[in-house]
Amino acid sequence: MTNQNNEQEWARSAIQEAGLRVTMARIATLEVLNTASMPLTHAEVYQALQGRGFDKATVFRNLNDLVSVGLSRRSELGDHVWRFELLAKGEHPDAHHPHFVCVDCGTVSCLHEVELTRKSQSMSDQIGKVTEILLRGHCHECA
Amino acid sequence: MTNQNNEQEWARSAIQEAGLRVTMARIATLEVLNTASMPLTHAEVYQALQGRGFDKATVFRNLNDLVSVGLSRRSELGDHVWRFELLAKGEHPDAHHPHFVCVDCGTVSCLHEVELTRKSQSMSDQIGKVTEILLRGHCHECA
DNA sequence: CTTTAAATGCAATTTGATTGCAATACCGGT
DNA sequence: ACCGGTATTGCAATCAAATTGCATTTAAAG
Repeated sequence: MTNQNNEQEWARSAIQEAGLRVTMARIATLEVLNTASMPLTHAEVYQALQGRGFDKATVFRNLNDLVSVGLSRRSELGDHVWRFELLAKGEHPDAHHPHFVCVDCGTVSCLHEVELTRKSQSMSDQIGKVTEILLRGHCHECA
Repeated sequence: MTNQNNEQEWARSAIQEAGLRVTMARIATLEVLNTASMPLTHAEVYQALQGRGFDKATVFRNLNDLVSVGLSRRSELGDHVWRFELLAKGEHPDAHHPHFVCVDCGTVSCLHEVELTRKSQSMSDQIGKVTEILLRGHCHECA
């Protein structure tokens, strides 16, 4: 109970500080993203809000709004679906942490600790500036 | 003239060797990809074939066919549009080596030596079996 | 030349995403 | 606590990339 209130209060102020109007739909959307442990598609967020009566266009717009004020990141992991992920406070929108995408079930996992070897970093630096690391494969569920 | 004939002849045999039927649409599609200096969208390929009378569904199907027989690679830069690029002869589509994709020009570079740290490998192993490593960013040409 | 499976053209459809607009809700000022 | 202007919402319509169903055509094996 207190927990919920805290979370809602956090969402309220996050939205307000970002310069957006505090609405039910925005609070709810932000809470869904906050609870998730992985990037969510619009469909998944909408699904999680079923019963609350929000329109899907509203959810779309709010997700994009959260992105444009820097609270969330929108990324595309190779399956033509946008995924939305809360940004940690102060986290740079372009500095993606690595993700793992299961090519069978489509599940996405965040890999905060994964990085390239030193040598690999300098090799890739010769090609360009890496902004995103994406691993694909078969997750244990599907394998 | 001889040049054109050579190229067409090359396309014919490439298609045939791949196990597909040799059709006008496929030859033309393959030639467009071969001439391009960067990955092309379906729209761009279709555009380049204007006047030849091919249907856009046919172009779509052929692009995907070329991908599925390993003549071409299909990639996604983050703008929800597939891009198609000819594979160098012998280049393996299943990418056993990491790739770098420039999100600006779409060019794909092979990074044979790049690998993850040991720790990262074991971390990702906990999630699943990694079959592909993809780095995205801005190449030096575009930066 | 005949046969037959593959490929094509055309239209319709799917799906994720976006937009126009009237109605509504937020929020700063009174 | 109330008001007014504007941001936001709901709803339906729309868009664009991609895909599909099906009758017709065509490649290529025999």
